[in-house]
Amino acid sequence: MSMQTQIIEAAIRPPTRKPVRRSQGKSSRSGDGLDRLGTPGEFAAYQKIFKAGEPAEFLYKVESGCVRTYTDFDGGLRRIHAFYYPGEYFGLAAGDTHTVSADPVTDSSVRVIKRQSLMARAARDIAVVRLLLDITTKDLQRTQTHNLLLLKGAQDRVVSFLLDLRNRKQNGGEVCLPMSRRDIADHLGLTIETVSRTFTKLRNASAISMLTSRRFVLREGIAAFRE
Amino acid sequence: MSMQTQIIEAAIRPPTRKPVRRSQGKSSRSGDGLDRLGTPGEFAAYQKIFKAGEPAEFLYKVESGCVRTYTDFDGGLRRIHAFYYPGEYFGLAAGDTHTVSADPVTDSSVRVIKRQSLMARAARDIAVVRLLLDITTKDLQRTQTHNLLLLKGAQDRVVSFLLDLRNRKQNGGEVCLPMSRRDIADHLGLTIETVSRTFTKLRNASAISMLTSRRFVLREGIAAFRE
DNA sequence: CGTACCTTTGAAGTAAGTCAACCGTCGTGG
DNA sequence: CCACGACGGTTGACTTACTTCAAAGGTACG
Repeated sequence: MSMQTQIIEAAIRPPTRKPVRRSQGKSSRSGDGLDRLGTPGEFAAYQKIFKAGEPAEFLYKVESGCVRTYTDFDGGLRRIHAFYYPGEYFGLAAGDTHTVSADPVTDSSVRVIKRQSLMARAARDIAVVRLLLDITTKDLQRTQTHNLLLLKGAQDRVVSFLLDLRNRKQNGGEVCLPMSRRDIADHLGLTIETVSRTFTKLRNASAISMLTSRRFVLREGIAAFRE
Repeated sequence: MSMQTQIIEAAIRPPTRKPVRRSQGKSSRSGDGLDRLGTPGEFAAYQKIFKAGEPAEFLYKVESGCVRTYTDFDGGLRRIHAFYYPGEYFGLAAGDTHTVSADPVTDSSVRVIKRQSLMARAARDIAVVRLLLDITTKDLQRTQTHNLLLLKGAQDRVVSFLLDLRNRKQNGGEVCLPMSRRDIADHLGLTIETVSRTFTKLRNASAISMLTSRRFVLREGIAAFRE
């Protein structure tokens, strides 16, 4: 009960900024039918959105920023399952309770949609059913792809990560990493040292340029650097 | 088109036995509501059920045997995403086309259910929606768990694999491996040599008994051998 | 301007991969 | 019936890629 309240408060009453309730224009990006649903909320970096074990009441959609889902282990070990960027959904990959935790790596706007109302909608609109399945399926396919990645070498993992980032965040020629080396390492199953060394190696091989430690330019032919 | 026909033929006309088409009664409340749906079929070991790139027309349910889903790479490399045992569903983890291939590791009975009819059903029965979501979600969670596994040591991977097998196939005290060492290795992201060595190490440590190379007994406390 | 955190770099250690040979089992055919 | 060959599994010696431990830049923020 209090747990639930906590979630709702976190969603409805963001602590960092006023919960500016923007008037919604019409479906801006994809027009997936859920654009006008739910409550917009602001989350500060690293402010928990939900934790593993909590009841899964909501579906979330990133409006701006970047959200990570992860599992904590004893010994301070943390594995990051996925990063979600604007336009992408998360929080549906659970039965009744969340199996992972979620928080943003930068200040983020996140739309919060009640699962209950989604199911009600799904009952009378087959398109919503399809959308829910699509969201889950997409997440599953990403997880499978990630799985394959974890079996490859360090350079392959890092390059694929950068390429994926470029494909999902259309930022022109430049790729900005919203997350730390630790986050990348925890996502790719490497150490921060190996990630750092791999970046250096890629730069020396002219596969990338590093404007700062968080802003890269990917050169043509970088895909060939997947071992 | 011919590809599609090929699938249907594989599904409807099993080569090993007669495709006995049982009359379909109404959905009985016996299990998950899909028990009586679809067409039963028999597949010989390694006979393709579907291949990556083919249109995803069906949902499948294992009745007996064991089915694997996998991705082939150039160079003869193969990664096995999952094994499915009796009572479990597969083939839904796709949009319009399959992203993985599937075939049985032993002769298997598989129930074949048209996705189209499932969606139709879902439109008038919210319980079916929930079931479809549950199937996909369960697959996703297994994939996530598997992901975490791939980041651990070899011994941990092998032990977790055995424990998972015991939990899913209630075979009494004994665990039978329907698949080869290569399949296990391709699933766990190891080499067959490492898998073999790990089994030997576990046997020497009295964590398991090996009746044959395919039939094990897990000792109490084997869970502690996860590093 | 200093402190704290993030990132990079270096040197040494280790787990798993690779290459190669051997063993056991099963099925076939002389 | 035994001999053979094929295949799956086991074991050994060596190599390699990544980790671990350690320390030194960079950068941002009070």
